[in-house]
Amino acid sequence: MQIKEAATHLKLSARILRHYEQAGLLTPSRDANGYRSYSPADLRKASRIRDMIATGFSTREVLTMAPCLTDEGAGACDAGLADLKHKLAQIDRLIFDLQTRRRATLDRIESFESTLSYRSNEREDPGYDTPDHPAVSDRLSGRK
Amino acid sequence: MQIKEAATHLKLSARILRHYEQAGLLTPSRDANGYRSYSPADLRKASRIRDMIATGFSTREVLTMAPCLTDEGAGACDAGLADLKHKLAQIDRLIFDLQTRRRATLDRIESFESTLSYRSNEREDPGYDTPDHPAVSDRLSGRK
DNA sequence: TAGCGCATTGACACTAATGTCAATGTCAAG
DNA sequence: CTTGACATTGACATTAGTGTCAATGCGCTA
Repeated sequence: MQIKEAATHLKLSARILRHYEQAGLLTPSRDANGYRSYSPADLRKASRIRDMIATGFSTREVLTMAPCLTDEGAGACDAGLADLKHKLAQIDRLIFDLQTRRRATLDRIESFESTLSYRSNEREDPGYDTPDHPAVSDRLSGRK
Repeated sequence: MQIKEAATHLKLSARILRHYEQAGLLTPSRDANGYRSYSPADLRKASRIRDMIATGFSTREVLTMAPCLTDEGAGACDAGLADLKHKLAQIDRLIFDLQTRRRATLDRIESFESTLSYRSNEREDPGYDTPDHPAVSDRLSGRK
């Protein structure tokens, strides 16, 4: 599949796909005429990369874990057991990080929703300057 | 509280705090000498802003939901809520995906180890399912 | 064969997020 | 009063992510 079709499928620009490739994140094969050829696996990997970027990771960060983003998991299985374990640790860190963000996001959504619900019978400003939800902000500021 | 202390507390630079302010996200009061004075509420809001930025939102996006980020949470939070939920979905996708791949990697490590020496059993992971992952791939490739 | 659409590379541009530096003001302590 | 830490604003630099344009090649189809 050529770049435009791939881009359309992924809902991102061809420019971005080339950018990912230039950053070493993605390596679609080339066919005879030199055109990039995206396999379904490439598409899936690109999708993951896109998600990583959209979630605030830099291409550099994504690059360090790029092998883990392939379908096969820790890609270079032939590279040795030590490598595999190292990559596994990377994946674990990544998941931990994402879960932290996920929890923060969930908390924020919850606080939004509760705010909305008690705002529905708004009448007058309560006016307290006391911490509204200290637990949330504490947890947020303390982690990263 | 002056900017440096606030920055230290939040674990970000004073530059960033001024940047947030310039972007209209944060409006600490000023005292007589013109120095910014950060209230506890300002700190909490800054913390939320920092999390939003770190999760891939731009200051512009954050600006549209800035009112929702205050302790009082006044204003039209609906748009922000939708954005957050979208981001959460992305994160959930990634985590799910990575976890599947993590399990596959664990399995591969285990089989590698048992091939090398039938004596190694240092892992504690309960037997998961699906060493392969067609469902995941399908879901991802079909996704927006 | 001409034309159209898509591909390639490379250059330039713009914005956002940050860092850093400069020139200068404020203030507390020695 | 001088010094040192911290504040202010503003300018400039850097890096990342993207867009866009130019020059050129490939391939299908009228």
